[in-house]
Amino acid sequence: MAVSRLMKKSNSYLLPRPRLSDVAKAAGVSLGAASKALSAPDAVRPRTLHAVQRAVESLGYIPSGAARALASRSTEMVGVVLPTISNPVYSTFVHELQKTLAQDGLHLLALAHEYNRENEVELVERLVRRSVDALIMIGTDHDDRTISLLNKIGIPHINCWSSDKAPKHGALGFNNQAAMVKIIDHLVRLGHKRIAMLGGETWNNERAQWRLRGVQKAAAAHGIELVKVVTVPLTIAGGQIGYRQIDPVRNNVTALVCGTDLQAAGALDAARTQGVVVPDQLSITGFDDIEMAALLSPALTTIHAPIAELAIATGKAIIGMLQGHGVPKSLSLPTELVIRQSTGPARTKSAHRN
Amino acid sequence: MAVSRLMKKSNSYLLPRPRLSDVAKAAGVSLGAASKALSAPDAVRPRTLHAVQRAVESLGYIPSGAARALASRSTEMVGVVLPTISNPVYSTFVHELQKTLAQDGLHLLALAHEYNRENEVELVERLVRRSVDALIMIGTDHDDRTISLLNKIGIPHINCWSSDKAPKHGALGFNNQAAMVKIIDHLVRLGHKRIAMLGGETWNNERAQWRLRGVQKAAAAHGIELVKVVTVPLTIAGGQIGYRQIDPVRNNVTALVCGTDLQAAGALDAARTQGVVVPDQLSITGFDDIEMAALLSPALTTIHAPIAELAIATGKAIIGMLQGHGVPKSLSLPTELVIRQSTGPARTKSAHRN
DNA sequence: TTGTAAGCGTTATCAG
DNA sequence: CTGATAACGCTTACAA
Repeated sequence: MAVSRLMKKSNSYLLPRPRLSDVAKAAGVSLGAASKALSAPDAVRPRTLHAVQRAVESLGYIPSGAARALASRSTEMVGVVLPTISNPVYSTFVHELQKTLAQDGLHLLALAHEYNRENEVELVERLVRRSVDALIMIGTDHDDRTISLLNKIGIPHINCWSSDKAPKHGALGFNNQAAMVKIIDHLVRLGHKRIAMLGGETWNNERAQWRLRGVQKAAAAHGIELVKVVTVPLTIAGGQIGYRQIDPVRNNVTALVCGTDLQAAGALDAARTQGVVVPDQLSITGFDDIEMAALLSPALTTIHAPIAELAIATGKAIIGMLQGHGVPKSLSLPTELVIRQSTGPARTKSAHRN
Repeated sequence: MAVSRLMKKSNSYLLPRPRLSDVAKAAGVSLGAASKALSAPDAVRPRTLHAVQRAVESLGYIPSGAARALASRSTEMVGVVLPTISNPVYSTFVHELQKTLAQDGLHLLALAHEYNRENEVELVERLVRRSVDALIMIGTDHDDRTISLLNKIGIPHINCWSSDKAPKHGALGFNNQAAMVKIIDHLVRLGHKRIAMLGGETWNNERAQWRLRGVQKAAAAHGIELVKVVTVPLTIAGGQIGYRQIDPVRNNVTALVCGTDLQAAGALDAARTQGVVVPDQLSITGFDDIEMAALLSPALTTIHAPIAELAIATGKAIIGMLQGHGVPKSLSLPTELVIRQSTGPARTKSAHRN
């Protein structure tokens, strides 16, 4: 018999953690009864319930998630693989998602692939290893290995963010292309014809792809060809670099469309550094409408992406799937053009020095 | 005997996930050998190793984290309970921490208590339930229930952020009070005498406490009494609200010291809204030096908190504890005053309307 | 309702 | 180095 569970580790002072069987013993009931008392309080006699509760109390019993997970094959954890947590747009998403899932007792395990496809494949596999109950991924473009793994395992999963050309089911997001069309229309309305795009890497990132496509398509619709398109990291630093690559003044660009607010913030900073006045000399637009966008000066004209709503919808969809509701219908949330101070009328040619 | 593991769920198409025993069978070795081949490849014959690897490959075997956790009593997860993930200072921390832990195959489970003490108690318990291998908490001020739980369970844990009056071991951070002294000294050097503080709730938050204390102490050292101290949420909105409460113009305040960059950003915005020119009419300072601080205009004078270094040090400390190195000695990382454009000479009395 | 006992899929122990 | 076999701590039929 198990004479002593003591001092297994060198932690000689530590008493072993009480197990459910200890609780059962202390309460004078069976293991099964104790288990039920905790998971389904209504399914046991009040007397049993109280005895168990008292025992839990006095022993300071804390269930073992690992054992529970193994036996019940549910970890009550959902995983999310996202590009990065450094972009406020994703930390907002995580924040809201976490709140939504918590309402159903679910924890969120967030992993960032930092825009690296191999990483994403690896992280999804790690989450599967971890036996997360469900999985959330950003974007609709994933590696075949990931797709087939998910299908093989049969784990509920949802794709978030883009609704551009998304499948009928399991994708929640917004239309990136349509949003960018709003931006271009706005700029054209202001008289801009010399427009450049500062966007993110499109390989393996359909959000960036659709945003670029939206810009190109809308520009073409107005008979405009983009002066330049540069691809830089989706960060503030990326925006700064991209600005220099585009060199709006030399290239007579009057409007700079950025792929994200972060890039726009970087571009704005680079413009200021070079003494270029926004929006008088150059209009700059962002995408996402992170909190910071409104605080920059000039405040950023941008697309408001419905991140909080998306997170909540995603959380609910996941909860639904976990309850056996099947893959939800895809959903496209509305975006909105937010006009602030970083865009203005195109400067007239005469105002252009050089 | 186990005739069929098929179709347990209604997912009739799904084959059951292969177990390690399946791998062992396919490889023609014992369960134990297969286990060892995966966890200690060097401890088995190459022949065995290859057979196992091939079987893993062909079956698409993915280990069950739950089972592994139960048997090995290690989840390879570390938990962190932090105030919120909405403040970039914490998302940066999480980001770096995650990277550091990932190097040792550890995953991070981050939970936010949103500055609520009860939540913190609850979240720590949840992480213990989850059997995280180690725990990280922000700050040094925690509920007794949390402390005693942690001690009872004997789980490795570390307190991050403050090194003000921290215990000799297990606390990594920086000195909040000393940092604020630098701010006040800077302002006094600029001739400011009418200083107000816009800080965070100090109850249950020793960072805010020490920051306030630093301001008060340094001011007193210069023979100055704070014009006003307001307590508001540690957010942009909090800064906006606090600004109005302080009403610098009416109260003839020339310098506004904020508890965080986020608050400072809000204050800056409120000042602009009211037509108050920073720093000509009013100096504003932040704390943290989040990326955004340098992009605001005027760019924020602030304290650079060594968040990335802190995260890395924390990660390494955790890894060390998990390797049995014991509780690390407490560490105080240096902060730095970053002077930008939001602070300037105190305006002379004559310049003060009213 | 409650008790019994059979898993859950690994790791760990200990002979061979 | 390998192979049985016993944990790991809980859930969950199934029987009582």
